[in-house]
Amino acid sequence: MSAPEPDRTDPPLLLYTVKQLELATRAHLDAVLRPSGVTALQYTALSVLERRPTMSAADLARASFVRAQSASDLVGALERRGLITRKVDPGNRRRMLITLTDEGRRFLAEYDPVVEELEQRMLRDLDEDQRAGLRTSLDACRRALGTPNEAR
Amino acid sequence: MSAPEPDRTDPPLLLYTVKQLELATRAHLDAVLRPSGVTALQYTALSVLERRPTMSAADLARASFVRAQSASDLVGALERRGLITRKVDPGNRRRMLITLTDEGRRFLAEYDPVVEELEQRMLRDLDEDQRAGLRTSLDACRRALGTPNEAR
DNA sequence: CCTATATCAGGTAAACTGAGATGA
DNA sequence: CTCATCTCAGTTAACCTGATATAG
Repeated sequence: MSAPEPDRTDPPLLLYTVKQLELATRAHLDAVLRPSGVTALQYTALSVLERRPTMSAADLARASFVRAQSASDLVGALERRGLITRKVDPGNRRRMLITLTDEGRRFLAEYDPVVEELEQRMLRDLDEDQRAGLRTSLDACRRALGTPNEAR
Repeated sequence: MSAPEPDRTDPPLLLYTVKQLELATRAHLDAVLRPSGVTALQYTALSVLERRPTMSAADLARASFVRAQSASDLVGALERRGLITRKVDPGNRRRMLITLTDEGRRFLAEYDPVVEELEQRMLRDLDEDQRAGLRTSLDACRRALGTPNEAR
């Protein structure tokens, strides 16, 4: 055909590089969290809820590019573990507002330092400017792909 | 405690930002690939095989931070679809080398431009320096997390 | 003997579609 | 009536663990 040389040198798509890094972080995060029985996805949802104290499952779905049903499954699992509770939003009775329980907060207090350590390990070889640039670029990519609503 | 103000302004972990972007790209990639019946994961595996023409399922597993069994499932699916074939490595008869079929190459020729378009959309607001920096930083993060072998 | 590779069996988490109830 | 939210049911893809056969 038209590929005489066996090894290709053009760089992979950044799409793929992002996926590779996410796979690596998830493998590590799963390993760290395994003893707790909480999955990497559940942990990230908890940490989102820590930062945004009043969300519904539908909000979480939009923030995560998944359907409401998937978010509902996740929230149900966290509720069964006693890490969150839900109560009807008094201002809009079809919404169920999610809040961390004391146990949820204790869980995050226990695991946040371990995850922070993983974060620092990942960023080990980047200086402050590079870290700031990485954040800026990742956010720009995220915005360019549209708000979650537009995705599907 | 020490968090009097209700809304938190400290930025999320970069670990999480990477995951967010990966979720966004996968949502778009799945949407683009839906008519073909090939999943985003299968597509990325194919594009890896396009760049590295002789790999075994075990190589793919190591490159993807997954177990051999998972890679075997994926490779089996691609083989059943006729996008790849495998034959025993003559130099090491327990390895099965994977090669794209003509149909596999046709598939990539059809979808690569669409995926490239998605890539360019994602990078829309980044200039050349930022793109290069993003690639460098993502690779550095990936390396800092260790080779796939060390992960589990 | 030990390790690497492939594969089979079974299980789980996490997404999906579709349908239905209910409140704004 | 329409739309958003939540939930139930069933399905699928993609991981996992554990066990087994085989080649180096």
